[in-house]
Amino acid sequence: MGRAEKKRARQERLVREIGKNPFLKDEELAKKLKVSVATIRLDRTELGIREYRERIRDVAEHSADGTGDCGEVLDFNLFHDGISILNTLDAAVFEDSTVVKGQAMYAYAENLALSVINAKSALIRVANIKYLREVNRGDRLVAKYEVMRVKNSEYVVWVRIKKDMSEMFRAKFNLSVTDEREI
Amino acid sequence: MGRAEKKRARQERLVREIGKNPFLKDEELAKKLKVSVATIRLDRTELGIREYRERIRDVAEHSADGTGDCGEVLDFNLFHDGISILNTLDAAVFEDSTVVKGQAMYAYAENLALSVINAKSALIRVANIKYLREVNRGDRLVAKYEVMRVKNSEYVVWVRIKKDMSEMFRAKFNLSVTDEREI
DNA sequence: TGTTATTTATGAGCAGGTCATAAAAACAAA
DNA sequence: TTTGTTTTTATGACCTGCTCATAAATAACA
Repeated sequence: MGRAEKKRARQERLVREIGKNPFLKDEELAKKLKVSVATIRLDRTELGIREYRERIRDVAEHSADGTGDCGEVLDFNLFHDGISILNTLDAAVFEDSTVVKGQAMYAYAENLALSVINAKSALIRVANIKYLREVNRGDRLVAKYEVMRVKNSEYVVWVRIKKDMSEMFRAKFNLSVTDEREI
Repeated sequence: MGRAEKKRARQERLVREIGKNPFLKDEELAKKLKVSVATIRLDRTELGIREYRERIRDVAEHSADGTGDCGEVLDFNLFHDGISILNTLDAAVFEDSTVVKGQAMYAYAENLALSVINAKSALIRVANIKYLREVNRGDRLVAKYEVMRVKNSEYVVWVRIKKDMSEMFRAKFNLSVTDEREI
């Protein structure tokens, strides 16, 4: 292996390792990849990977924040529909695998459904979920969400998530708004 | 207010504030409660509340671990049913409120459903969710889960969650096992 | 008034970094 | 073999958000 390929291979591995376990410190990564801590830091900055503490905070905010992750919003029409790109890099996965848990997909869908009706807080009455295909950590997903019906403060919102044009996940929520966000 | 009551009141408030938002640093807490940072630190150690970074890590680990929270398991019969007590103290809530998010309830239910069929990893095909009543952070919930049907590796599992005898949440999962855990 | 609980301040030390800089090593091409 | 370039490693100053120990200031109460 030439110098450049070695570097590339290592950086790829770095991404995988941190993707698998964001709770690895530079020192631990250095041991794993058998290079110096300085190299790990260099690689991280080249790859735009944040430091240990910030990664941890991201994961925590993700799970605890009030607003909820709606991904990168490409299109959005309040009370109508929207399109988002979801990055599954820090979604919860099953032990020793890269398979994203249903609960992570559900959380995405719920966040999107709430966002499209501008609900800071809403009671979900019913949720019907269909998992069509296995999602893996790192998959780049496109979510389309749409308000299908409104009656009083009762909404029906659909969320459909695709990867490479093929549908992975579908959800239908019946929501009743209790508290609208000022626009 | 005497000296001791003032202290007690402040410490109670401290617990509430951190409970509501674990992402508060001592400096921010000091401003909120209008005391010095030193006092906050003293209060924290007296109350056994861990420091900012450790709190964040706790939240992150909680959300990122592969196993999933199944609460305190009171009764459990593999492939049949079980009963758990769920502590909602660190469930995700809506902004500025104590209302537990649907996604937190869903995650509990999914974890329970997976545990009862001994599935380290499983594909959920369908989930039907009914939210009957609002759950608040701190509510002590009792969850009963039961395998209703099995055919090949296809399971139907029900999860019902109650608080004080009244039903709060109901879920039905259709799961297909892909990887059984050794017993 | 002094005594005592409570609060605040100060300084050293730690983990896990950033950033800038420099030296060393590895390799490719002349 | 020597030179040039990339890649890796090392070093030191600085940062945040703490802990821990110690001391000083403030306030409550008898």
